[in-house]
Amino acid sequence: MARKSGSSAEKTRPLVEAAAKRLFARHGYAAVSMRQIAAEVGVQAGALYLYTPDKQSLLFELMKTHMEELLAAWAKSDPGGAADRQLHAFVEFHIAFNLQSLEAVFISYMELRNLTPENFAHIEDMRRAYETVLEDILKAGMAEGTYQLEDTKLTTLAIIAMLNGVNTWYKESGRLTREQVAGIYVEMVRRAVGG
Amino acid sequence: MARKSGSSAEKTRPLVEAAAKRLFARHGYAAVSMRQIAAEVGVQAGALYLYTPDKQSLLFELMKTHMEELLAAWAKSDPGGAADRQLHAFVEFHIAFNLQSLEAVFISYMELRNLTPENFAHIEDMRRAYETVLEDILKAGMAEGTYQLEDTKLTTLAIIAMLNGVNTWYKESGRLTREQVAGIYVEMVRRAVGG
DNA sequence: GTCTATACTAAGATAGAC
DNA sequence: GTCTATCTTAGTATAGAC
Repeated sequence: MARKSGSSAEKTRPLVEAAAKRLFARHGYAAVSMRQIAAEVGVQAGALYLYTPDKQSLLFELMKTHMEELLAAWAKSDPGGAADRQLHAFVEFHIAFNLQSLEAVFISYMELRNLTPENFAHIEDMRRAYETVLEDILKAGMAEGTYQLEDTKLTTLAIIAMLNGVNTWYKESGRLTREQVAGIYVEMVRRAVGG
Repeated sequence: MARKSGSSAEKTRPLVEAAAKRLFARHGYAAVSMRQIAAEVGVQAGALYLYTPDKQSLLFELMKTHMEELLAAWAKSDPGGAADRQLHAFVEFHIAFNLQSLEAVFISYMELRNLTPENFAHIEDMRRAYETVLEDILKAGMAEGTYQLEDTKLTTLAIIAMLNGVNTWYKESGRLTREQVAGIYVEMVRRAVGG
C-alpha cells in the first residue's frame, strides 16, 4: 500500500540533511548540537534519530554524497582529447562545481578529522581518486611533450590547493564573475605547467 | 623580593599554551575541553584560569602570537632588491616558516570562525597585511616589466593558497626534502607570474 | 512521525580549602 | 599555585505517550 500522502517523513529527511550541512559549514561539526539542527528543521532533537543513527553518520553521509557527486560530475564533463584541452576543462569544472557546492566543499576539507577512522579512510579514497584525475591529465601532457614538470604529484597538489582557494574569497557580488575568475586561473595553471 | 625559585608558574604557563596548541591543532578548538588541556599539563581544570581568563583567549593569543611572529620573521628575511629576487625569497620563506609552525598555521586557518567578532577582525587585519607583502612584490614586478599578470590580487591569493597546500601533505619522511619542495614551488610560481 | 520527558555525561567556569 | 568540590548549562541519545 502506498505511503500516506500526508506523511512528512520524505520532506523532513532532506530538511535534516540541509540543516546539518548549513550548520556544520557555518559553525563546524563539533560546535553544532543535535538540538540546533532539530531547531532549524522545526522538530525536537529526539526526532532526528528517525533519520540518522547518530551525529557522525550525518557528517559522513554528507561528505560521501558530495564526493560521489563530484566524481560523477567530472565523469560527465570530461571532454577527452589532448591533455591541454582536458586541463582547461578540469580547471573550469573544478571552480564551477566547488562554487556551486560551497558548503559541502568547505565541510569536506575542514571536518576530515572529525570522521571515525573507517569513515575517514573511505573519504580519503575518494579524494585520492579525484586527485588522480588531474595527475593523469598532467602525465598525459608530459607524454605528449606538451608539459614540462619536475614532479606530477606535487604539481597536482599545488594546482588543487590553488583552485580550492577560490572558495575562501569568491563573492557573487565581487568585481569578477565566475567565468572571469576561471579564465585567469586557467591561464595561471597553463603557465605553471609550462604549456 | 625575587620570585620563589621553586614556583612553577613560569613553567606552567608555557605548558598550558603548548598543550592548547597541540590539542586545538589535532582535534579542533570546539572539540577540546579545558579538562583535556589541564590533563595534558598535569593540573586540574580550575588551575588553567590562573593563566587565561577563558578558552577563547587561549585561542586568540595563540593566533595573534603566530601572526606577529610570521610578520616579524618576514621583515627580517626580506632581501629587498628586484621583484624576482623578493618573490624567490618569499616563496622559500613562506614554505620554511609554515613547515616549522605546522600546528599554529593549521589553527590559524581552521579556527577563524571560532573567534569572537572582535578577535576575528584583529587576526584578519594581520592576515591581510601578510597578503599585502606578496601583492606588493607582484606589483613591483609589474612596474619593472618583469611580470605580466591579469590581476595582482587574484594572483596573490592563488599563490598563497598553493603554498599553504604544502602543509597538508608534507612529511619529514617523504621522498622530497623541504629544499627540494621549495625549489619546485619557486619554479612553478615563477612560471605562473610569467617571469 | 513527532512529542515530552528524561537518563546520563560532560562542558566552562568559580569558590574556597590548603 | 593548585586542588577539590560544585554551580550551571548543555551535550547525545533513548523510552514511551500520542
